[in-house]
Amino acid sequence: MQQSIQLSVDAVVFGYEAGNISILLIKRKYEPFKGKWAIPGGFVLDDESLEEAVERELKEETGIKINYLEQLYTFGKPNRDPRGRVVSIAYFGLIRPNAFKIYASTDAAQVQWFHIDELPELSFDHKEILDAAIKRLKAKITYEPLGFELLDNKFPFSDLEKLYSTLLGREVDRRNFRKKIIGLNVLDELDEKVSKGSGRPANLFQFNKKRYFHLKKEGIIFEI
Amino acid sequence: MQQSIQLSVDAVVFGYEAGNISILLIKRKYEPFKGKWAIPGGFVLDDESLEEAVERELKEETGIKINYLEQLYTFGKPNRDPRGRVVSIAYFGLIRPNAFKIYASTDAAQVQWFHIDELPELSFDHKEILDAAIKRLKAKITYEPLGFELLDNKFPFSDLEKLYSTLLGREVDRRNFRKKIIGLNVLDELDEKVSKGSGRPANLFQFNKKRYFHLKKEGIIFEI
DNA sequence: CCAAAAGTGTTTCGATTACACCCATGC
DNA sequence: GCATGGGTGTAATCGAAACACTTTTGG
Repeated sequence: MQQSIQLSVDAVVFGYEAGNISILLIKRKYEPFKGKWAIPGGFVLDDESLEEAVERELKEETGIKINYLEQLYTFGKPNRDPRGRVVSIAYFGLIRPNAFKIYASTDAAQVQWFHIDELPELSFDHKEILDAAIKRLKAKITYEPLGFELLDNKFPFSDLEKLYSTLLGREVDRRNFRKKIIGLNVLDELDEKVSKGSGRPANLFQFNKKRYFHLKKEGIIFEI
Repeated sequence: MQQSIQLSVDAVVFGYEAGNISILLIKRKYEPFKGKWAIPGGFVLDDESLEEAVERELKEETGIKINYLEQLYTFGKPNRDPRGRVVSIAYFGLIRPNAFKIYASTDAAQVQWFHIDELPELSFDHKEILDAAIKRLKAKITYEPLGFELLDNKFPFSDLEKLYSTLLGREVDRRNFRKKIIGLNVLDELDEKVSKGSGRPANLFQFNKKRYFHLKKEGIIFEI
């Protein structure tokens, strides 16, 4: 049994900021698809775990270190890579774009956030991977609390609300949403206010980590 | 970039019959773990897709051809296989145990259905894979219609009900369950009855394939 | 006629939805 | 004082849950 299959990992990284969902892409420095945009990723080394591989590649290619990464799906069609048989394990991650400075390095000629509705043409079968990731992300918010990974440590309630309405692609009722979230008991209200220039200043909240991760594990069903 | 990682696929196959959930295991013919039980699976060939690989291995090792297979998760810890670095893509499948005759062949010394509560010790990290599969199966029935793959073509309503109560591990209200399922419009009622020896004979139903797969794709939320 | 499983409706309860006005601040 | 975003409660509606008796057959 001698195989010549190579193994890679790829990461779809979602960022959220001020009502915009974006995705982190790199411009490829080498063939194949030189000069084209792609999801960050690369080959797995013999002695590292898959998670270590994604984290390393992300760091190398884009400069970010991500806190939330989840395995998405494994793509393995025989001809998905022109270099030969490459099977790729795709991950998806969430991050606050402003939490890290992105910079191109090995393998990447350039790194850039793209708005989810303005994506360039992608290399390999990365469009397919990305579509799967978007689908998963949208499904996730209906059965898990989400936000900790995407919002600042302290945030006004309206940020969370806008995050959800953006991800859901529709308006949410402000009062009902607040009731629901407060009822989940994942937020701690702080004795701090913030003003956005005009209007009444908002109370700041932060996620109660313990309760948050507990709920994630339980897989709370949670309709907005 | 020269890797020496090998790629395999494994399949957790669930069977259901008369109120019992069982899992298909093989007894390994060769080292490592010779003589121990394991999930069927094996190495991916260079020119076949991952799905083709699982189907082939299942056929070779157990004799079954499965209609419903879904990718579960990819396991890739560096030391999960004593032979070296092997990354395995796990699938899970559903089947009616009586639909196929199982028989051992290549790589397998024996093939057997095990009741889900009476599993033997397993090789490699297969216990972990199995646990993930069980978790997924139990989650699935709450957001997808399920049953087509596990029940006979024609079945009395009580079979579906028993399937659900078994998978959920609790009683379901007969009237409410029936209302719910009928409301989904996935069943066609036949003009045929079947008697189970005693009691009133039951009407037979069958799944309306078109509607069933439509609902699956939509990902209906469906609380029992 | 008795045992055994199938079939069937209504009421109760809780959760989701819809909806509008006052509050605190900056300019 | 006015423009801007923040904060709050109640009534109506819908879906889920609870619940028990009648029907059909075999023995």
